[in-house]
Amino acid sequence: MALSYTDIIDPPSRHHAYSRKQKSLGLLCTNFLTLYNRDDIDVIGLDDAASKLGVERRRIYDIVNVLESVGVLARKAKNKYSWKGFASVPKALQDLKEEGLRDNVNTIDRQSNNSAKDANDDEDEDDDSDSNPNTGSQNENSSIIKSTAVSRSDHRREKSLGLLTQNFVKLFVCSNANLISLDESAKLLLGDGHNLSIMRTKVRRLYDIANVLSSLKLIEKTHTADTRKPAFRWLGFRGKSENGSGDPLAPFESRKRTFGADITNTRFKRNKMDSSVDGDKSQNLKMQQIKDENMVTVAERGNFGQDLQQKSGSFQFGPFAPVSVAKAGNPEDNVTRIYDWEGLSSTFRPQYHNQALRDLFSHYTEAWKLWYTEVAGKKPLHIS
DNA sequence: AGATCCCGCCACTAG
DNA sequence: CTAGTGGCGGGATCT
Repeated sequence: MALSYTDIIDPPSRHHAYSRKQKSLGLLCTNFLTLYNRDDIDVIGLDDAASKLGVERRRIYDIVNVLESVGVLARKAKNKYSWKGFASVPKALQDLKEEGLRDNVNTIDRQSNNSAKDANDDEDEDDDSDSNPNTGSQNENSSIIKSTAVSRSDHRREKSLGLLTQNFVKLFVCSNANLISLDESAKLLLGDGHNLSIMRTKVRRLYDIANVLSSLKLIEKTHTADTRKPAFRWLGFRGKSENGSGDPLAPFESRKRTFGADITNTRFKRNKMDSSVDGDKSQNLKMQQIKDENMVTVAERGNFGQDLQQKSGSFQFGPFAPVSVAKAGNPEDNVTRIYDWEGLSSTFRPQYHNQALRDLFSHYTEAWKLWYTEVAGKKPLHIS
């Protein structure tokens, strides 16, 4: 990838054309992080962010939603978010993982082979949370009755960027896949057969998400082994065995690619030819999808049991101890399309190492800060 | 010719 | 009702 583009901030004078990459969500996210990744930051006002970063508020929502999904931010109130920092990412991922696995169990067998795929829908579960202790007496249990329609007015939440982000992350964190192609994700994230239109929209969202996750360095955009289709590679940690690559933070240094460091995505708008506004056309042709919330059995599962047990026991990370427990994994490289979420339903197996993780993670945080301030760009350490 | 994905209209919702 | 949120998808840009 040569950087053919010299977007070395063209001189302010030379007429410049509009450049889409200067306004990408990823860059915006990086700037956002640079701006708020500080100790003395506790609350973040969306208006403030928008004006400081020079973008419309709409864009801030995009970023904030995915950042929240990964634990970097937490919504406080209207127009207000609190900064949690990278330190809470591990915890968030862990939670997602548990949630994902648990949920998965939910879909279990029921392999009622009905007709072949029927479709639909994003699996996912959704909000749970609030388990507040309120009385609740009334006989609990209850089973199924209320599950009726999912709806509950949150039809909207179902398609939110935030939820999609979490499900996307779960894809990696709950399986041993390291690389998932774009369309595979889209398919996994919603059913199999779908209108081209729905699929396209989903993919657009996936790109949005991918951009900010890339900015966080949790994933990286690449291509499948057979170099054909675009795909995402998970860079985040997880008990997952990383194939031998040494320690994760090796890649600091070199490759700096100067970016403008400009905190503002300048304001030119995409020229939009304008005129001919044209009227309208039936806009809502959206179909009401039926939503029968069936569980989607995730692809056949060609897995094999082997669950990656996380290091239980031994904790004692040394000064650095890479997360990878280094377990001789399977020699898989290529496209791993084996999602083996399943076997690991081992319900119990509490994991306490949070403390340790936190410690460990602080190292990353340090490195990250430093790294961010120096290198703003992304610099993939592609494995080729 | 795709693959990416910015932009902002406008439907929903919280207040 | 108004302001805050944020689906959605047209179509400009970038491979």
